[in-house]
Amino acid sequence: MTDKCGTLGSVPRSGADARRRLQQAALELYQERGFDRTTSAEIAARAGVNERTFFRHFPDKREVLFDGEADLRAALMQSVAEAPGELPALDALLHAFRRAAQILEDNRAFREPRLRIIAATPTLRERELAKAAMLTDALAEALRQRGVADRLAGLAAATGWATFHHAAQDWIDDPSRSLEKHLLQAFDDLRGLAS
Amino acid sequence: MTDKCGTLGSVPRSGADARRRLQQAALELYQERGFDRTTSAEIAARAGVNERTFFRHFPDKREVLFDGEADLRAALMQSVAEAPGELPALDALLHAFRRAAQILEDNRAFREPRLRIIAATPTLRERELAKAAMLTDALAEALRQRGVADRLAGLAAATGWATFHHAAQDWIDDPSRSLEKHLLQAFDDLRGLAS
DNA sequence: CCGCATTTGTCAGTCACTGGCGCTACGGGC
DNA sequence: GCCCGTAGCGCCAGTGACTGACAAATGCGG
Repeated sequence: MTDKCGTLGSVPRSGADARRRLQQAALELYQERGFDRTTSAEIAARAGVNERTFFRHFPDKREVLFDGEADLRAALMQSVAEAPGELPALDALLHAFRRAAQILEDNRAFREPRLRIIAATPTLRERELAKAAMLTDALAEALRQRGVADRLAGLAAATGWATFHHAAQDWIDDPSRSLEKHLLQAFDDLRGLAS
Repeated sequence: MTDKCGTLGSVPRSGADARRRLQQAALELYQERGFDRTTSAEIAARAGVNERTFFRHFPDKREVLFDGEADLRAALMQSVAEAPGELPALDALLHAFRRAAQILEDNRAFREPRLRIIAATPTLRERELAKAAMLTDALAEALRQRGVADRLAGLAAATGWATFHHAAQDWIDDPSRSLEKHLLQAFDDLRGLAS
């Protein structure tokens, strides 16, 4: 019934490949019709697989857009761990965020359509916030492993992430300056606020 | 077919009353069976109304638990506006949070079961994060109306809220000290981090 | 060539949520 | 007392996200 081999010929059905096609199809459809006007069946159809397969690769419709987040988290945690030994908490975070900024700037074109879709869809913003919360938890844990006092780690991670996020927002609104510039300014602003 | 007037007799069907019964029923069922093991039909049945009525009062299953949030937001914004004139941004926020802390401490028993349910349910945590994001946006706006620089308002609101939330978390873990104590300590910690 | 594991297709089912329609109870104007 | 507009509700039918179970296919080592 489905054009399993009809449209694309004998595609390498390696599993990871279907996953990529599903991500691509979802991204396209979310752009064309908007998130809530595209059904999971449509995504699966464009990817050339069954609807059920979609939910085997992703737990729900939203998660398709949040796939690289685990990598970002890992990179951030590693950067925090590798930060110069006696740097205080916020500086260690800034060190990690500068690395993350590099990554974000490199594949900006790649992430931009995704950001627009998320920004336009409340339910996707919710999911994004949840991912951010998981990320700050991970950052707090990384700070603790650095020796940051248990009580301070969570607070430092939360405020640090808020500052990073704020910088990223500024960068989106004004891409003429680099993310790193925005980041440094945001951390300066933070210290100014708390003085 | 339904026991519309059968079980409870001629209840005052004033609309706002059905809403309260729905909230109560949902809270009970979420406690008894957990959020995802209770259906909207069950909530409606216990409240003595039709399932459709549930969705007339609340846009979705989660929102039942987040009803007072608008009040909290209004109270916070008013407190920020009423804060002594030349207080810097973070201090104005602290002023508002101390008022909010009073409110939270007063109906702690009222909110505690709700917190447990939310903490135990990922999808409810997502919604809570979304509400918090709306709240920080409102705080940023309140700060701007106070004359806080446009660029700083968002950052101050985000870090301030993170600090408040952190204090509230500490308070839940250690209720022997007052929320206000935790709040003051958290803001001290924040200034310590940024020094 | 044969099991064996992984991936997928198919089907049936649950449940959140929506639109539409008709009923009914209530409050105000006459 | 009567009419009428409105608001809240019950009811029904429908869409769409997601799940569990089972069978078919695909590819790989023996």
